[in-house]
Amino acid sequence: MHPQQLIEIIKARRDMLNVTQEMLADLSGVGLRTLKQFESGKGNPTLETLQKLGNALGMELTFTVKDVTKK
Amino acid sequence: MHPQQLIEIIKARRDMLNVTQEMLADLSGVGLRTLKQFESGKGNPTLETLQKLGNALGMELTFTVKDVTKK
DNA sequence: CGTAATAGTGCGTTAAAATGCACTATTGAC
DNA sequence: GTCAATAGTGCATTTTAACGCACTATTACG
Repeated sequence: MHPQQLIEIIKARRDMLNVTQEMLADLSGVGLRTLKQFESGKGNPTLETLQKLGNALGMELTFTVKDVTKK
Repeated sequence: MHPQQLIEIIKARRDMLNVTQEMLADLSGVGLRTLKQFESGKGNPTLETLQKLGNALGMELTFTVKDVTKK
């Protein structure tokens, strides 16, 4: 998953839940400025930030071995 | 996936591939100090760091909606 | 035991993430 | 078009990730 995909997934999830950046910032405990920066593609968030956002959005970060059987 | 699990998964993968911290640092482009810090549970790595490690280990970071059907 | 390889830590520096505030840009409803 | 809600940006500050170096701790093997 490339960084840009990650952003799109999070934005899509946020939109689906009808949550604004401001609401998500409050819910997740991530600063609004940080969230704005991240969603606009400027950021390199820390694991902690990603997990906070995940918690608020009902999403989960996973780290798995790449499937090399599919091409 | 909690931070500690993430660490364990990465260490396990590294051990399975018989790669030392030093080798992984070189292969991934992540500083050795950074990797040591992370694996010893002291860190809060950035997305970029995690992706570098993932690339070197043949692993992938994903962000998905939590499955709430399972308990 | 010694010793070699590997992992973890203390200390310091540099670069950048996280943050708030104020502002501008965009979008959508009317 | 106006106006309101939301998103994005510029600037500054504080915190901390990333990093190297040197050291200590641990582990494995003879």
